[in-house]
Amino acid sequence: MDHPTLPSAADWLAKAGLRPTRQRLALAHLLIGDGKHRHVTAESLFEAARRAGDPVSLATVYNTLKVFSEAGLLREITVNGAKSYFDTDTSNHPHFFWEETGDLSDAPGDELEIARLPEAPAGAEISKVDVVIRVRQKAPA
Amino acid sequence: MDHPTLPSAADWLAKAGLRPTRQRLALAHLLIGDGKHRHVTAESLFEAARRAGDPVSLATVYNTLKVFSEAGLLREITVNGAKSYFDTDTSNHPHFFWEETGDLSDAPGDELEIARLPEAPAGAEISKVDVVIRVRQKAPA
DNA sequence: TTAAGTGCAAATTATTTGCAGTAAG
DNA sequence: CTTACTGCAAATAATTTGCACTTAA
Repeated sequence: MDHPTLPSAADWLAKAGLRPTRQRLALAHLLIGDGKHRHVTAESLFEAARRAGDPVSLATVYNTLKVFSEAGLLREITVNGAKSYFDTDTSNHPHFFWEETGDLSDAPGDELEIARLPEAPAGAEISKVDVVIRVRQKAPA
Repeated sequence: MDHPTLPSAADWLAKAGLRPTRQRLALAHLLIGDGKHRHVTAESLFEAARRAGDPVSLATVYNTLKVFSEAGLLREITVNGAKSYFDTDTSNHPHFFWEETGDLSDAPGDELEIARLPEAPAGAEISKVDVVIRVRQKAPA
């Protein structure tokens, strides 16, 4: 069923040196199984696992997403005061945040061009730059 | 004590059409009293009010900050999963977020230059663009 | 065997809300 | 007067944690 050119969930974990437990393999498969990037929250991934018939506790989903992010497999994006999204695309790219629905989607990364960036203050270094473009439904005339 | 060229807390509320209650005046004064921009959280402003001897409940601080933001007097910035910051500088400018301490500070706005921005998807419009530059202490060699 | 991973339920943190009382227009 | 604002305490939402059990190495 897996396409040979796609990295398997096991490979994905292995390259980060993470133990391939049943739960992690299941979540990893849901995240990268089809090779397409996606944005999940702990809650949405928990739901997806439930629908797929993989029993995983919500706490483990939270822990696993954090572990994946720390290992560089995912990128955490915090948009709203409350929710964290995790993006399987770890490259530096901007996001659209839909104010009405709370959804997050990729913005075409090649259409953002930052000509100059402020320098990090002395003794500090830039870890990453988050660009969130908040959009809303255009009001009907 | 107030410098005549600084807008008073009362003026500041008036221009947004907000009722000048004792609590709002006190919080407004703490926010813009000296004409300098600042970043506060509900908790930090609550503490500042307490220290200044202005009795205000935490719930009112939360509500007031939200009202001020909706009225365009403040700009809300959500950085981490948990906390919201409110900035008295409502212009579009980037921020430094200190990963170790959770502090937020202004980054010089004139050193950020966005050459191109992705267009909003059809039917949508850009409400604002948040640029957060995450910085951390440089590791000592 | 043994340190890491998991699941549950309870704990935490940031924020919101219901509702009775208080004050601004 | 009358509607908005305030304060408290309880409610909520997202996330984390303590601890006994399970599993990968």
